[in-house]
Amino acid sequence: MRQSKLFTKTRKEAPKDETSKNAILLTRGGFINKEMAGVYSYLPLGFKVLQKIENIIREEMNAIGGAELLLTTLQDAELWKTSDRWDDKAVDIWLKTKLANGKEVGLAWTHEESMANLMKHHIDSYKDLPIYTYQIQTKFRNELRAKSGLMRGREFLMKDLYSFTKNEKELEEFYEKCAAAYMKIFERVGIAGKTYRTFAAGGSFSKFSDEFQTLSEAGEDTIYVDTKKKIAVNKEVYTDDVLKELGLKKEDLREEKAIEVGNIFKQGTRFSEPLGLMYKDEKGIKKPVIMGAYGIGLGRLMAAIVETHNDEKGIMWPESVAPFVAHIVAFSGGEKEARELYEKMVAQNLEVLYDDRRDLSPGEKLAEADLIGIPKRIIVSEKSLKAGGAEVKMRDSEKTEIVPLKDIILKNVK
RNA sequence: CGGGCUGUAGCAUAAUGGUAGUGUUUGCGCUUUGGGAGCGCAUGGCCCGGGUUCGAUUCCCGGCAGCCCGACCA
Repeated sequence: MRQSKLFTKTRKEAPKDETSKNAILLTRGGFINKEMAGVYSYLPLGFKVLQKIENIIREEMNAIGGAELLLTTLQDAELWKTSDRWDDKAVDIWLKTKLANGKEVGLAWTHEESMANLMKHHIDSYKDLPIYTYQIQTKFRNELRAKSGLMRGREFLMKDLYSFTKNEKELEEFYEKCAAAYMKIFERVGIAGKTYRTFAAGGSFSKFSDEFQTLSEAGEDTIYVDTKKKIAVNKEVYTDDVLKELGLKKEDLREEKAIEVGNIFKQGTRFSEPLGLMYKDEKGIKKPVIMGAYGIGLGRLMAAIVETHNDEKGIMWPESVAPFVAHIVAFSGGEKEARELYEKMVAQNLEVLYDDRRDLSPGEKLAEADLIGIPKRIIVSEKSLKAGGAEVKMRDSEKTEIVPLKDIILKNVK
């Protein structure tokens, strides 16, 4: 993409209504726009990052047998009354409204009920199970207090997968498979080193749920980390009894702030029973389906990546989620060669941002490039050409290297 | 939902009971091209409603919005 066609503008100053690093940097770089508290639009750069994250999640969910679908945002109040999750006392984050005929509807904040209800049409026998369905869809939560930029919003994209299994053993197997897939996702987006599987409060069905917590001062959660065992315990369940049960020792644990980037839950029959989601076993006996739920907030994950990948100049995207893999910056005397390089790289299907803008000082282009944070910067200028090619620098390094133009293409084609 | 703070131009800010200054952005001209360049000109603003006052952007009340702390957060 030519930067002259990128309509978004960068800002030198942090917006006064943001204090979180993720919101400040993403706003300054032109990735997002705040519409109101806790509600953000994604601009072209931010949308590209979001799509990268989305595709990584999709690949890993497909790899463990997930079937992608898309449920509706509008939810029928009657359905949620059957599981006792419509009443304001039970759930205080519903955004509710009414149809023209007076029928009560809500904007979905999760999808257990509608997913389980849907499955009643498709699950009859043990032969139909297991099933793993997932979607990447917008959720609405009327948070009393939205905060921390993309970390706690009122409208956000979520990947939610639901497992439908015959028994606890089958659930357990998938649960662990999904936990492994989650770590793979966090590995691929560049935060695995700081992300811990964390014991957290469970529901009626299991004592614990598992959260995936990324260490960051910006995090809302407090966890206790055993860095050797690569495991953590959420403060909400941090008791002597629990530590004993998990075989952890207080002296091995360090208190840390962390961002909850994922959460997996065993739900058992909490929803299948009230909704009547049953299957017949080998003997023809009706049994409730065993369920599990597995969520990742995409915006929050993006925020976690930014919170853990930045410096005083801006964002430092991991290549896997960067809006572009390379940023060609043309200075005077290098315009023609920069354009040719850009065209060749695009012909090789490389995602490149090309700063073709004239009338901008080199300093301004460089400052913007650092703020946007594309991993590889390629400067083509009179000076670099004289030195033998383009000046290549990685965003997270101070080292620069002069590389002949033809080698740049070879090096980048995988 | 309880408590606190804050609303001034596209953005960031200053001052002020007598209608507002700076930086940046934007437009034009000249100049300039390796770290948000320089000079000049121009454009552009007091959240909304009520009260006090001769006069309110300023003080008071209410609303709305935003941020922070807490509570909440399958």
